[in-house]
Amino acid sequence: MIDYRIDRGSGVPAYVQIVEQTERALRMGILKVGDKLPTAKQVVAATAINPNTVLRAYRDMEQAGLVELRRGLGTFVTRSLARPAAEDDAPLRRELTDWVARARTAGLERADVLALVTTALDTYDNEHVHEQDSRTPGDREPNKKKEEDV
Amino acid sequence: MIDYRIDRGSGVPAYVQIVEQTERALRMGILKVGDKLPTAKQVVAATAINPNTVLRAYRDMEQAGLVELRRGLGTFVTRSLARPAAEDDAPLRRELTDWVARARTAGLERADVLALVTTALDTYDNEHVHEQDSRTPGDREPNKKKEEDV
Amino acid sequence: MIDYRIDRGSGVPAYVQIVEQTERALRMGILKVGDKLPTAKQVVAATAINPNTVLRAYRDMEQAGLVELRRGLGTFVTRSLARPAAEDDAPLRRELTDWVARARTAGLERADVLALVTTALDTYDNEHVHEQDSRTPGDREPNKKKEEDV
Amino acid sequence: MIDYRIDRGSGVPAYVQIVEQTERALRMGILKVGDKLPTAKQVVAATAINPNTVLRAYRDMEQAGLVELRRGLGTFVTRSLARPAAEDDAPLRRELTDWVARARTAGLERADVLALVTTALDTYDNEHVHEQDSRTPGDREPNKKKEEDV
DNA sequence: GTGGTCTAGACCACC
DNA sequence: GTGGTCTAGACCACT
Repeated sequence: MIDYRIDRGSGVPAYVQIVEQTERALRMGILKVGDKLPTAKQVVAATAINPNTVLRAYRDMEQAGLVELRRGLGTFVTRSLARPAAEDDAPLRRELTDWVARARTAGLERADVLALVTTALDTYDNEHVHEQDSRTPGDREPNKKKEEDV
Repeated sequence: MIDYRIDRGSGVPAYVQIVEQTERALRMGILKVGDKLPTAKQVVAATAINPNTVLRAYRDMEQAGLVELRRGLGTFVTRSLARPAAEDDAPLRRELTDWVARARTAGLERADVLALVTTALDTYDNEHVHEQDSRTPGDREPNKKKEEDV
Repeated sequence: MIDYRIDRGSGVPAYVQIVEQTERALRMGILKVGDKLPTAKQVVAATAINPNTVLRAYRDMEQAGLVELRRGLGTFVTRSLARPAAEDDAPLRRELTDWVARARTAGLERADVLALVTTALDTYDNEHVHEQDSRTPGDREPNKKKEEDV
Repeated sequence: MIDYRIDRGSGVPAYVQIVEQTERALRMGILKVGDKLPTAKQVVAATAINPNTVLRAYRDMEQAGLVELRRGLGTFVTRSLARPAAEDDAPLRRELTDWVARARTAGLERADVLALVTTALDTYDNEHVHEQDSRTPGDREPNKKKEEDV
């Protein structure tokens, strides 16, 4: 079962953090179609945020077509964002795990790693805007968040 | 000069996005001690956000000891977060650039890449909590974000 | 300015009624792109519902791509649902106005009229499912409500 | 036998939808005094909602004097809402059927049609509030919905 | 002064 | 016992 970690004081709204972490789990294949999210009550017990805040996040994801809220039953994943290339034993993933280990050993903090990756992504995207859209066909979402930048 | 990109609709407050992007530029060495941040007026022209919002971000960074606001002159970087291992021509960075290119070619979206990296970081950190703290001594910052999870 | 009427006791949630009435105004061309919806405060003054309920409705419409919430400014229509055939002086509309007058004169209540129309729509749709989809191209909405039945 | 269609996700409670659809069938003469409603079990099989929800709807209608629940036998219509002017071959109805066909052909969606009708009803009622009450004497119902607006 | 987040708690809808 | 709605009020983000 997914285990939300809310960072109060990051400035990022709690419900946004829940959505982000759920999406991440979907992309990583940790959550699959049909899986049950924790109940609002369980999330409250684990994170000390208000039940309504959890429900707000779940409702947002329902409107985005990611999950379904079934009254009396719980909240269930209805759509996968999993990528084969992101599987546990995919070569790309093994290489990344290795790279991260070396980066951390070299003294880079978590934030440094994320800054490097973001910069690398920006650089790549700037050089390839003309070639392909970053979006896989069929992956259209309403009000999709735009990407940020350095 | 750093070029802020505000993603309205991401749910993340605009001033937080400015701080995040500035920090990232500091870590990447794009901004160095003594460099001047864009004026509020310039940011407003580029992003269509309100001057007060920019000033709020700059004030937060001043409190964090990253920049200094000099009335009538502008806002200047007072502290570096640069990492040698993150330099432009560092082997780690070259490897990452290469990996990102292959990941994108393999069909991974930007969000997939970030999800993978976050997961890899979480995994690494969970396995090394006992060995070392991720924080370089003396690198303490106010408002430091805690880490999240998958 | 659109004037919401909330029917407490209809069993239909207040925020749903706001969304429905706004959509109706969009379809009728009463609201156009760029128009400002009443502020939450104004709606509260007129309907005696809670500001958060209004904001919930506005947020839902934002996610549906119908309006945009601009902090400090208000809520603005971003998409039209207007149909030329529904214009004030369109023949179809004149005929309907006339028909409604005769129906009411014949003793039919409002609910009778709505029941008749719903039934006529159902009958028509059942006979034409194969010919065309009821949806105008480009009018795609996420989580579009399914239609009901007698 | 009436065939309920529940639109989960419309925001309208399931039991309200059952009541609405039953009332509509009564007005259209599809259900007559003495007719038997489907058993809760049948409705459950057709709609995948919970038996208690169906019973809640039937109980509401019993309180409204529309039906009678006879233990062990079923639920039976006890009151008609039929209107002569709404009969299958009434001129008004034929005209409406024709109008709906033309409206749909002209590109109007189901929701457009309902918006037009609602608006026409509102307009008519606003112009005739002084002349007559829309309610036929003796047609008083508990839980009667109040009318809305554009 | 606008909308936005979050809390807290009551009550309802559904299983 | 699950999610859903609504209220009330505090505080924040933004113009």
